[in-house]
Amino acid sequence: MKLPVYGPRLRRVARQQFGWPSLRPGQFKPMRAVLRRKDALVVLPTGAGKSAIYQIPAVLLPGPTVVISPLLALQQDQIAALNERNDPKIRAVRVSSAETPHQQREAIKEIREGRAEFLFITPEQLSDPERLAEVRSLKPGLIAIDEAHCISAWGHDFRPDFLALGEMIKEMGRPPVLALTATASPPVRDDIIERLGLRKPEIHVSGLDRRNLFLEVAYCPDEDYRWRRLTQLIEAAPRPGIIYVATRRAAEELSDRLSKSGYHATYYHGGMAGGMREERHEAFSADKVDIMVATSAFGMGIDKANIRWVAHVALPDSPDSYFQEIGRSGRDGEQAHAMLLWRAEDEAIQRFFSGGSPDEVELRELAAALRSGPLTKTALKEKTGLGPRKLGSYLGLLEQVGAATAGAGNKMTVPLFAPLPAAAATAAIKEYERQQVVTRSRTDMMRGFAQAEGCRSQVLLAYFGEALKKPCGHCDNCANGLPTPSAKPADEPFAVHSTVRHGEWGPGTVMGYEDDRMTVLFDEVGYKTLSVPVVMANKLLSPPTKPRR
DNA sequence: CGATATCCGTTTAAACGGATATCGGTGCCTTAAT
Repeated sequence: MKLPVYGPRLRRVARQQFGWPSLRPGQFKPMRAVLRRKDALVVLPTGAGKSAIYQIPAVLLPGPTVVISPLLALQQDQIAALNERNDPKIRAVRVSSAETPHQQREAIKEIREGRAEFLFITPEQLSDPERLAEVRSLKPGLIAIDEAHCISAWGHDFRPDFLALGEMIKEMGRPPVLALTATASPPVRDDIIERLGLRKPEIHVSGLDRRNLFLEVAYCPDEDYRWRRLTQLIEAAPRPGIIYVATRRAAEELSDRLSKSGYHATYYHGGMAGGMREERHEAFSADKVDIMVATSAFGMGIDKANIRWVAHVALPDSPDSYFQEIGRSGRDGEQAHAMLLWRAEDEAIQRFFSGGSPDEVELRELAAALRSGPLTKTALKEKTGLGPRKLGSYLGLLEQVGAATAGAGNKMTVPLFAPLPAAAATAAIKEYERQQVVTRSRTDMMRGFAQAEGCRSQVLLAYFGEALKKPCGHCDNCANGLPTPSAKPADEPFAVHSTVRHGEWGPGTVMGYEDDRMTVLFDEVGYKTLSVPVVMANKLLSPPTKPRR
């Protein structure tokens, strides 16, 4: 049997349409999956050429490609890059709130008439049934989900339309789906696969161990000490760099203080006017600013190769965020420095952000309202008086406990055998609390990383479900000499990725081992770090069953 | 949860503590008024 050979075709398109002389490592396999009309999930660091993975196969596949991407600014950059080549085969158009109705119609028309290949769009646009039908009628041959971790990170509360992407994909005729992201721990990967309804996806993960990135952590008892450590870093490290802080106010104040101390710093956060954000982003990209002090708003879409350091003057909410943020440095392969300057007090703000709890009465009323037949979100909003954000998060919860489902035309309805409103509300609250426990366990893991005495890369990679056999040699602990590792590496009684059961915490998945400790992700209580000798002595975990993934 | 702002009552009157209130991230989108 002769398999089709994809390499030459992919390389030809890369050269002719995009002007890229060759493919980069990590690109070929997922591209081949797409050409074979398989679903795929690709985890690849920013700047390693993620976009090309959908762009090149798109040219070879019949039908247009729908690119679902979370940020308009990000879309803008990608569209500009594609259209720069002035080639109708790779022309991109967009439908969003930034286009007038006329422009939107024109964009759809261009795709329909084959004058453009890529349609960029947000989940919010697609949540309009008419818009969805319109996109379906274009008969897309491929759907690419950019920054797919947003489904997990934002879908559950902040931007609930991300959770409906699976339904929307079905409505668009269910072409092959390619999900792309720079970071995804195993539970996030599972969430993406489940939410998008990927079918036997090929999973390609690469580039987790960043060898040119030196990881350092300093515990700071007070703000004075933190300031001193920060300025030491700035003095020692070449420019440019990014400082992440937890609040908008902190961003402004710190940038101010740095400027007054003679550094060339500016700030960036989500509360600034759009024009100003763009301006500062561009100034930083063009090396006109040395130091950017920012909240997490300064993130996706930073496509700059020479960032020499990233400092956290805060404790990130999770290793996922931390890894994503430090991953923006040293993309040119040259030395870069990641410095975490944390205080125990930093955790308070994360607890606040993960806080709040749903109202049982409101949930019950919503569950009851759903029973009066399929309703659009707008109708539900009128009926219950709930704000859009609350409504979205409540619907998500009710969906997860089987008390709501998205039906035809994206209308919400009640599935067969749904629990009664009162039971649904109780179950939804329980589900919410479970999610919150998992969210907080991520912050616990972040603190665990900060307090680790062993190799930091081993701790971080274990969180992402990858085993690093030897200490990395590029973190502070490795550089200072590790505490004598327990004679020989402890036994690994349970295989990584196997399922175990704990008497109190229930089922979980073994994520990895560092030294004589192991990390387990429990379905109900989130991440826990356990001592292997204690586990063995007390038989805390029952033997593995079949491996999950 | 914790940092900061504001208020209040005290006490050799211009500040000082303590109590209390407020606020905190990420971005689509829409619509009304310039």
